[in-house]
Amino acid sequence: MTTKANSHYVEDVYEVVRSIPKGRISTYGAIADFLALGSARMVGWALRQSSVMDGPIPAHRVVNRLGHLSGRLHFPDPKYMQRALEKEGVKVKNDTVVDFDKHFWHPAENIL
DNA sequence: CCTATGACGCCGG
DNA sequence: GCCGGCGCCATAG
Repeated sequence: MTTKANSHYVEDVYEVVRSIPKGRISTYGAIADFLALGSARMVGWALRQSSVMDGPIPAHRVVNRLGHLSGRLHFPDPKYMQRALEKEGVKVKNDTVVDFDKHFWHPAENIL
């Protein structure tokens, strides 16, 4: 493994993202804060790598703090993310999640 | 080795 | 309330 580095946290990110219940969404900041990464950028970076993976990573459930589909362009299709969310009951308008606060899910809830 | 950039977010003016 | 800058860690050039 040439890429040992600290890519370990990526594993945790995937775990958290996979823990997001269907119909719910989370944010980069919440995940970063929960994992104490210190930077929401790391979450985005990790998820970008996940796009390459064929694993069941529901990355479409992760949006920025504004509820905006900032990563929609990284999916196979620009509308893939919106479609996936609407398919799960999450309304999306103008590349933005409707009732963002309502569907928001915090990793800590998994413990609760 | 150093600089620039990124699926972000907070703080200050 | 809007605009600009800084931090944060990793990768690419």
